[in-house]
Amino acid sequence: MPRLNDQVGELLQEYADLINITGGDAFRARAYEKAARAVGGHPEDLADLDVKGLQQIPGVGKSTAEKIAEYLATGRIPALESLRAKIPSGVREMMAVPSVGPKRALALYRDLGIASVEELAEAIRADRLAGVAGFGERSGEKILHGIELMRQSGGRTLLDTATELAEQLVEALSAVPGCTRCAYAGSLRRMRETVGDIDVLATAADSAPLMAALTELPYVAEVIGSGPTKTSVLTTQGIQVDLRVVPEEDWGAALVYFTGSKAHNIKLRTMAVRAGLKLSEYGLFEVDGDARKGAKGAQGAKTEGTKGAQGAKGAQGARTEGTKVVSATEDEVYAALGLPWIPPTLREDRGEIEAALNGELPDLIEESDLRGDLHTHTDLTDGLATLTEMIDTAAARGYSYYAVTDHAPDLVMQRMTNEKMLAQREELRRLADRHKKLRLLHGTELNIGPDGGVDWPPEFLAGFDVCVASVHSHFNLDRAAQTRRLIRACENPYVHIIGHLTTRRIGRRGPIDVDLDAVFEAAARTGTAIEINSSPQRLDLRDEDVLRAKRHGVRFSIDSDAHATGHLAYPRFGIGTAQRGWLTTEDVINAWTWQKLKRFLHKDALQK
DNA sequence: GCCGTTTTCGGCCCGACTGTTTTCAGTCG
Repeated sequence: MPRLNDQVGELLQEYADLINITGGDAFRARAYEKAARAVGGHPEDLADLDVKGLQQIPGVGKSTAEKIAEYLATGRIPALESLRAKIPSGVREMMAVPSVGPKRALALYRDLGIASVEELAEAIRADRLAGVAGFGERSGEKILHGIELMRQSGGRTLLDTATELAEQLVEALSAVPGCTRCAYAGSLRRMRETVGDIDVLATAADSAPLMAALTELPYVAEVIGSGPTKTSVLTTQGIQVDLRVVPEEDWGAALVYFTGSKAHNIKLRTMAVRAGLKLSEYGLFEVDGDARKGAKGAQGAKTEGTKGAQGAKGAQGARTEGTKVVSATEDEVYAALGLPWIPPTLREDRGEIEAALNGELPDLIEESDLRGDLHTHTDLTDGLATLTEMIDTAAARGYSYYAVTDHAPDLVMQRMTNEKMLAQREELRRLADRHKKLRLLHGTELNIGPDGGVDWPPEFLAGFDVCVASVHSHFNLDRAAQTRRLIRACENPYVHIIGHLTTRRIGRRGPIDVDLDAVFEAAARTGTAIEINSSPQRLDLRDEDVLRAKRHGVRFSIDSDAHATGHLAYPRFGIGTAQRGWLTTEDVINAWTWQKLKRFLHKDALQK
């Protein structure tokens, strides 16, 4: 079960979608979309708020607050239900198909009775779209193609795949003659756990050679669209890449714009408008009275005069309107709005702009701050590399401490025994002098049983330098049992770190049903760290849960969970999640000196 | 529907690309 705030957020988003589909007021729909985002990201539990309290959430007014209160009281929102009665859920689902939005979804339903993605595909194959207004010859083909893609890729790409591709693209495009700057932007630069597409930004006086170079790359399978400022392609892996080329002097404004997020940009633009400015990907402009009216008119609906304004505002006009204030660097753009530069990982409109205004941006942890890795495996269990190979690779990363934490015997398939574990410990101690600067820790990854117990009795556990404890089975316990087992694991004096808390595998397995706040409370109370598992398939905890855990006073351990030497580089991705959760070095135990970490690992002594 | 150091009414972020439209709506980010 998702947390209540997310549930309500999803319902409000559904309501907004249904308003859009039924042709309701677009601004009203947008108001509900905004409220949905605000509610989903609100730190306080909605259940604790009354109508007055709900209205304190930015973007939630009287009407939305009453709907939420009604849902909390009765579990129903009658206004939403009456819209649901008019529009089958499959119609809303069709909006997920590329090039199908609310208008086309409605037209397809109203004119042809199509009420699901499956029916849509069938109708196109049967050539039934021809008569519907707005659908020409190519529309069906394009929609069908979109449906196929959706099914193939499941939508989103993992962070490591996307990062690798983006770095290749930047390298290739940077080498094109005339390219003066090139970098990736978008959700990848913000280090979201998955990305829908890859945005690459470049500067050049002439965009044509860059556009051509992109379309000719060997791993580009298909050109979706191409113009003077933007080209979109699909790679052989099915990942969409958008390349934008802007003049060098507009680099900063364009980088802000294409890095996003959408919500962050909207807030920046609103700040700009209040200051009599206009922010676009071409820069921050001063706007005189007339031009401002024109810009607003072009936005609006069907009033007289707006057509003229829009007509006069051709593709050229939009770029030259007003006097440019700044746009060369991100620093300049933020500074002109009265803000310090904001790290991309914070740009989600989760309070970073307010924090920036107050000079309270966190000093985010960086990859170079990590002094060690506290969750790794060897070929003694399911790892691929030997103890010495793992240690040598860790030493090359410049760590000052490193823990080997192979699986414990309750994970039966790993065939662990006391003897094997003790033999590994002896070997590890023998290797202590192999790298003078690297302190080796002998640990284990325990299994949290369904009742919260772990492998081995206390006297054996006391022999380890560090114990990670994780859930590896019984994923389907009910919420109460799941919560109980994790709290009990936190309360174990020999458990220092809870590994991959929710056990999700991105795109493959959902999180277990657990009361995270209760577990965070227990972790903070008992001095147990929660892991940020850096494996791109896991990234567990998620960034928003990291934010919540931090509010409980939880400490974190950013680990690789490496099963091969190459995996020791994973903390790069975990750091992205940590930054998105606003963490500093103070919050992360493996950014601490050994002296400080050593005290933390003596949890059992503190509790005795 | 929300919101207010120009406003309690009248705005609401902004632009590119596509396809079918012959001047622009829809979609997307």
